[in-house]
Amino acid sequence: MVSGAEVAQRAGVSRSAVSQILNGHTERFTDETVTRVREAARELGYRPSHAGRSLRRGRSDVVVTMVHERAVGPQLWDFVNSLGEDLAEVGLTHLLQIASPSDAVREAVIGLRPLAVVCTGPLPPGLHGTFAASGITVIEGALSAREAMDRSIGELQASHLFAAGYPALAPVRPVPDAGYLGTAAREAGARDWAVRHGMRVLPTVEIDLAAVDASFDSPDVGLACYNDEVALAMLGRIARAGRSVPDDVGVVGVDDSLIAHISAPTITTIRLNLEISRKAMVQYIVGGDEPDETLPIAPPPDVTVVQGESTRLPG
Amino acid sequence: MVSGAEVAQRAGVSRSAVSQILNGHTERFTDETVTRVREAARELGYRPSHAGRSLRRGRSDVVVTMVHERAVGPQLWDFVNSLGEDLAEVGLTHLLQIASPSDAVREAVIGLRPLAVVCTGPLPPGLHGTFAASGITVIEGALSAREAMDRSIGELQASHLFAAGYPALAPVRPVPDAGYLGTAAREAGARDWAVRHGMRVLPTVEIDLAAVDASFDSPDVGLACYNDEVALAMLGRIARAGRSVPDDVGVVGVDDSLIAHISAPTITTIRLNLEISRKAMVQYIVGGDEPDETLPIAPPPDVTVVQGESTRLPG
DNA sequence: CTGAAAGCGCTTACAG
DNA sequence: CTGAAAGCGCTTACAG
Repeated sequence: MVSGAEVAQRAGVSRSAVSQILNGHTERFTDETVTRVREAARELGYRPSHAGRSLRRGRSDVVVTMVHERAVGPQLWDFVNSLGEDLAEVGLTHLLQIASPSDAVREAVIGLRPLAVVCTGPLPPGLHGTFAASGITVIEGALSAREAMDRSIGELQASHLFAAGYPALAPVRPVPDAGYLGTAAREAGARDWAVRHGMRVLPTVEIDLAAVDASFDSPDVGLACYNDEVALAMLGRIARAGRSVPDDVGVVGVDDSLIAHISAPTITTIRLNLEISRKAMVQYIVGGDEPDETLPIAPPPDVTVVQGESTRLPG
Repeated sequence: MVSGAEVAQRAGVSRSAVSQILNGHTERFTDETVTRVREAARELGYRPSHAGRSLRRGRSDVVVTMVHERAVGPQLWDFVNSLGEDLAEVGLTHLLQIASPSDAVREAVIGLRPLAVVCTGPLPPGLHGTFAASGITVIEGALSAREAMDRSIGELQASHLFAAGYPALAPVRPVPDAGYLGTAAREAGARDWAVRHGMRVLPTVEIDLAAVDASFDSPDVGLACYNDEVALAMLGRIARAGRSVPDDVGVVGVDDSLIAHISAPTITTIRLNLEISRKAMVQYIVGGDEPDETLPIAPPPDVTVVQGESTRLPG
């Protein structure tokens, strides 16, 4: 492992000169020295030790995102991808940790002394406190005001189904629900909107994605499905039951995933634009002087309908 | 941030005693001391600094998995999940990095001085050398002998389609292929097997998953699809073209994903058992005394057919 | 314009 | 049975 000392030796300068020059504080050195040091670092393939640096600084440049989802959809994956790019732009390193049921595993991230921890799901109350007490910025329910967004999703599903002329609505949720986030809020959003606008609301359909099940018997209903996978599974049930989409039954999913586009019929779905919350997040992390508060910015949920063949055209 | 020194003070012992006891070397201390130290650590919520520890040890207990896939399927996600659990069992911390096209981002992991880097995809040749030179164990093409496994997948698809009585075979690959790993090897595996056994091999079908396309015109053919998503998309094309599955056309995917099970018809697919290679990997990382070699263990690819409704029953 | 020194938190070989 | 000391690689305030 090549250390700063070796770079210093090769360039014929002191250890501290190397440190300063490589960190961009070149103003106190001659151009010649600066070049020599940079050259030496390049030739040796020097990478400053994260350990040494963060020990000295008391904080590292690592941001850890804890992914709670048991399965990551394209939406979330894109988000996490882009977040990484945004963070890289401001010189931060983005790492993912798969959330485990074990506290020990989760707490291991404290050892890293990350600048911030972003959680895509809920954190046990104790852990949040532990992080905060360690001076780690915590951004919880990271997909920004998750609850509000989930409600908006449900509302938009309901309003689309209403506009498309389905007189009744049934939410569809996956069971067992371990690992699915926001089921309740999406369902409540759809249900409440439908009630407010005089749609008939049928009992929630529960679907076990692991089992193929042919039973389905509710014509002229719009199904507000938890996500595109659930929607696809419902399409299968509906077909097996001999009902037709979108005439007898409308199906709307969530995620604007590949599945929605490649399915036949294609699935009407909800797209979440998470860009705003991402920007807000990076802002907050970088300027994070209130490390013991959760993200105070709740940008307006930005959700839109992507029309597919699984619902009638509105209007 | 609570340090070992604070624990020592609270327990009324020296800094080194804390270190030793918390690392399990309790034999040189009285039970009473051990308990007092552990108590103090617990009360204070002490988490040893990763930076301090790895600085001292010269190596950290972090294993970084670089995920190359532009989209993570359930198969890969499960694998990564389980790998994390396996590593946790031996006291290692598993972190994910989303592979970026930027070398700077990728090389940032060197700063962490990880014990090992696991790559689900190919590494640029330069980077591999850089890692190895830094004494980092590199496990490349992590899904163990990726090439061999991909070939086996293709072969198994072909042999299943053959047994199911389809006289011809056409591979189906997604385009543009950025982000899809192993397309060539799977295709070659299917093609070669088919040729060897006297199946007629049709030109490869290219499908753009982003576009809905109705053209399809090859009855009595078995389609060896790159993965379940591609298979689902082909089902759509076939239905739109008025052909029937599995009578006119057989479709077999790869991944044994949820999609295969919830689709109507359900999709015959290939399941990859990655457990063996995972175990081998952990072994190799833990006992890694040859840090500059790639994983020497190439466990036999373990792939099986999961029969769905999208192909005729074999035999 | 540049270097010597201190100290971040940790572990380990050594001294008592 | 326990503590004092050294040193991992880094950065920064200070001295020249």
